[in-house]
Amino acid sequence: MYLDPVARLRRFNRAVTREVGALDTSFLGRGRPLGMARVLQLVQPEGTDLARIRDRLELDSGLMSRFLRALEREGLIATATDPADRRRRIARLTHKGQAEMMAYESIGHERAARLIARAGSRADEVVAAMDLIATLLNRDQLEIREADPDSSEALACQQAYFDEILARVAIARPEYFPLPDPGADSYRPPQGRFLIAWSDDLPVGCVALRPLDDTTAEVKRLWVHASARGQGLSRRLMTRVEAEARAIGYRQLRLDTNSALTEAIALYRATGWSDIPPYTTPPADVWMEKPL
Amino acid sequence: MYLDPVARLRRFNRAVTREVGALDTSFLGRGRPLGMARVLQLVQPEGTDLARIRDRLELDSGLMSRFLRALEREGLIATATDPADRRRRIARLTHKGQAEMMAYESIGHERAARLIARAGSRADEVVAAMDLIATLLNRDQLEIREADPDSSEALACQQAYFDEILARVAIARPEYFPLPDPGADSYRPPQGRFLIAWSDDLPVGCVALRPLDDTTAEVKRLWVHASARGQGLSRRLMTRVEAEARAIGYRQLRLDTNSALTEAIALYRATGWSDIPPYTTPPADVWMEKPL
DNA sequence: CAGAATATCTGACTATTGTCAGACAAAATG
DNA sequence: CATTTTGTCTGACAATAGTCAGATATTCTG
Repeated sequence: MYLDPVARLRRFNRAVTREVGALDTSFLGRGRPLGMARVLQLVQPEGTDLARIRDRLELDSGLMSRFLRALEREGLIATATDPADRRRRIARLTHKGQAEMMAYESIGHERAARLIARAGSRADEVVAAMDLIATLLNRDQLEIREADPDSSEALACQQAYFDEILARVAIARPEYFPLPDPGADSYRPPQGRFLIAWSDDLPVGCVALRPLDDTTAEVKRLWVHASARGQGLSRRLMTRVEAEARAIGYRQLRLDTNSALTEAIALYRATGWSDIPPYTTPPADVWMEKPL
Repeated sequence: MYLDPVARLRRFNRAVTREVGALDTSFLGRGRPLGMARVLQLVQPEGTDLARIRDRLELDSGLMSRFLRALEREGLIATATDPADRRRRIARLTHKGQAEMMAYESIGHERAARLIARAGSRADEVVAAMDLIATLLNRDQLEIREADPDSSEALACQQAYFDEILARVAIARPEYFPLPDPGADSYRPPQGRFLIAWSDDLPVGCVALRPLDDTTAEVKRLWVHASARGQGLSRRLMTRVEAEARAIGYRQLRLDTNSALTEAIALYRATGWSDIPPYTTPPADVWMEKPL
């Protein structure tokens, strides 16, 4: 198409600016200036580090401080010093603040639902497109954190992993893959791990580690969301899980996989894994090991 | 995935707000407040109606007026009363203003290029995702306008049309489809038409009309950009081209197409077209007619 | 043509956002 | 343990954005 990609990004920007502007003004509809509303939206009920909020909004510390005082005066948030580092402060939502947030949520929710409804039969495609763009824009903020293997996010990641496997590997008996995973307990500390990669509040990748014996652990459930592929996230997840394994004290890692998952296997080979004899049953048909 | 579409749209919004904000501040980099920069960007060299700018920016008339005067003092724009309605005023860019606009353009251009480069191997996919979203958001602003069949936009639309046909229809000899189209002259007024559907500055669809005899015209080149499908644009284009044909004075329309293009054929059948005997050669294998 | 409506402008304010220098306390560093 | 760095807060300003009530000229409407 004659219109170059840059021109198209700028068209995208124009379209989205209008939409975002409309959303902003609807927040103003709750009688609070935008700056304050934005801060409020980043304060979690359990408490959020102030520096984190400032970072994300790129706010001046003075301005931020005033917003917080104002929100405090309104009784929406409460602040306390972080016991771990008493220079830092943590803000958390009060009950009243949570109610206010719900009101904001429902304003945004309604608008968002309308927009998605407008996409009609292509709604899925539109949501996937938004995921792709948001993941790209958030790329620098991507964070890998430990998670409870039974949390809804972890289960969702594993479900996505299974769906992916089923789509790509011809499996005689899909019931090989139950969920929740019966071995999930072994993904817990101290001997196991379940790591999730977050892009904002969307889980875009995971990997699990479970003990085989005192010196050997197994890597399981390496998965990356479609929107985050091609950006080195698998590698980051593997690097991280290997570091965790080393820290726990394992001496080597193993994994089993299927030959249909070519990119994953290429990654393993490129990062020091080597083939070993079978140690599990189908649908696995590739087995690998890596010394730590 | 456990995160519902609405939550994902909001994540998208957060990501994009930051990006748009960054773009805004880069405009500030030229030492002009955002409001003024935004007004300046909407002033066209040939002149733009003030009300139009105010509408798009949803600005208070007082504020707007002050921005204009400041821009005038800087020598970037000049205003004059509209001869057609002397209450209205028209602002146009001076030479200095055009230079300034170019500087803004290049700032935006550079940022945009960097962002797309970041997408790496998935750049095409990201651009397609942006097209999809922008087209959805701009849907209400979609405009069908007549175009010169030799303009670069018209040629691009036709190229896209051929690419689409080649991808979907098994054609023995692709050289059946030359570009520029040898019959292009017949798409010109007074007897022919070439219509383009615009979403902002991206052509997202086209259709052509050419004379067969005094009372019969042929519809050609019906094409809709991937980002705009599923939203009834083909129907709008057909309705419009039929109206044009009626206005020119034709009594019936014809078209040829290929049976692989099922959606198009379904649309024709649903809107009063009926099958007729062949009047052209392969790759066409469906021929239709509609009385006006 | 009188009165209503429209488009812009001006002046007087208010609200919001951004900036900067310094104060203070708590880590971090050597 | 002195020094530096970090995170937050306050005060004093300044810039930017938004609001509102007329003023004025023009066009529209009946």
